[in-house]
Amino acid sequence: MTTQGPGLHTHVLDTLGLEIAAGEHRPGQVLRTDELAQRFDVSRTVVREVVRVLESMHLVESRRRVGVTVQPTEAWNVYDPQVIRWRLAGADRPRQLRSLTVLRSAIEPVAAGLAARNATPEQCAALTECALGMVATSRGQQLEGYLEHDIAFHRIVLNASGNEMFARLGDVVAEVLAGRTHHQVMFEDPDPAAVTLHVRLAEAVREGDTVAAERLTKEIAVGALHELDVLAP
Amino acid sequence: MTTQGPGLHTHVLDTLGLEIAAGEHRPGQVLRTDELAQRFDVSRTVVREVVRVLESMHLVESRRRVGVTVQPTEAWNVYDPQVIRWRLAGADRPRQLRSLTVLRSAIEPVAAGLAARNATPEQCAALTECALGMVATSRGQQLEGYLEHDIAFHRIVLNASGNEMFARLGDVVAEVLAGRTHHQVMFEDPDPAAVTLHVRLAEAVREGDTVAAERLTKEIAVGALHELDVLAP
DNA sequence: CGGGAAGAAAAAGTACGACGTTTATGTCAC
DNA sequence: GTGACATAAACGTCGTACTTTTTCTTCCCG
Repeated sequence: MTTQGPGLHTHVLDTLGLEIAAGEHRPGQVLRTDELAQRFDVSRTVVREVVRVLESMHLVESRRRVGVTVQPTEAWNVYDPQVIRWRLAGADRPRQLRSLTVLRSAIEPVAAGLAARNATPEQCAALTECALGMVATSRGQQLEGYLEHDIAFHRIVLNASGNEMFARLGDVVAEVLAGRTHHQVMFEDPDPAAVTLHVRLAEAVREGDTVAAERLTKEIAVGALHELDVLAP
Repeated sequence: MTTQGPGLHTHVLDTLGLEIAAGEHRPGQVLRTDELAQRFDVSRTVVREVVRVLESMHLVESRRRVGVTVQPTEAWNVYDPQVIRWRLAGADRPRQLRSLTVLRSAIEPVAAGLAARNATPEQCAALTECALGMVATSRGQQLEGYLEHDIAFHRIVLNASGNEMFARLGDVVAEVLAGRTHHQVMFEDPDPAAVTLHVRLAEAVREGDTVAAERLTKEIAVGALHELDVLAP
């Protein structure tokens, strides 16, 4: 899922970001603007704009007389959805997927607890609908449909929490779920236990049962982590 | 704490970012590159690079024939440390501080639990040292020294968790703690209970007691949230 | 009177070339 | 060997000209 929109800038940015995230340029390695301009057959102007963006993500640092230096992983803005997408597309997808899933396991239970307290009737209805959609698509090779409902479900919970930081994690969760579905066993139907947990979570939120919502979400997260342990190195 | 490094780009970026984060430009409002260039007395090149960076943070969107449109808050990359800094410097610091503190309360307990399992002896030592430093500076108007140790303490815990996403939240926590110290009652010594909790947390991590570490961190977070409720609207 | 097509205009996107500025590095004298 | 100085390599900034896309306007035809 590379952000493709016509435009030289977008193309160069995406290509370079992908390469750096994939580790094709070692930290400390220097790239020269002129060389990049030549390589992509674009003007230095375009390259400079790309470098500035990459720099704002701390993927590179540009210094005079030395060039554009690739930064070590620890410096990267790992919460930037763009960076996450690049990394998930690259070599260390498994590590990345695990990190993000642990993050989810920390945040989503708390978010669900808050959602049980704050969710509007509309959000509760949408949640139930998503849960039903998950049930409906949980058998018979409808993984794409299931994924869609799963993403929507978690997004609603995060939004309903009422906390902006949680809400904005919806994109990250979407990336994780999509990555999990698309790059692991596609031939198995989702875990029935997980489906049940989602249905019960929707109920708990509707009834305003914060502790149940938190506990159920924790169970979902544990299941997701376990799934990773089983299916990934 | 505006990121000042000589350089036109930095100056323009920081000024514009600050203004947008502060809501001085309503969502939907359009800025024209030429006008910005005139206003800051820089070339269009510089403005364009700034706009590209702002665009990567989803603070604005640039479209042909229409201009640079300010995006609504929901679109912003609220995890970008730069954006966080801008917002904390602006008008809705209280709301922002609360959001971030809730985020902390979700993540840090889990991170502390992991840290109890994974921390190296060096990290344990550093943690204890920070806790002692907090004790030493907890009385007698040494708020700056206390803050320093507090930040270092939490940073170590997050790093020791072994999870990259948690570790990279150290900067956010640092901003929150600094913001809290610098923009609320500066004339009071820190809560003695919090100091004790940090000392006991350092012990728990050293002894590998994951559940104690998690529980103690939760208590610290609850205290921080309560402090916000008392001192902020 | 309405609608659609052609045209004009506005603003960003791209390119290029020139010059300024910083700074790593090598050299020369002592 | 050490320090000052010169050099050059790379980014930083600028101005201008041209391209492309999008939107507004106008005008003609049904």
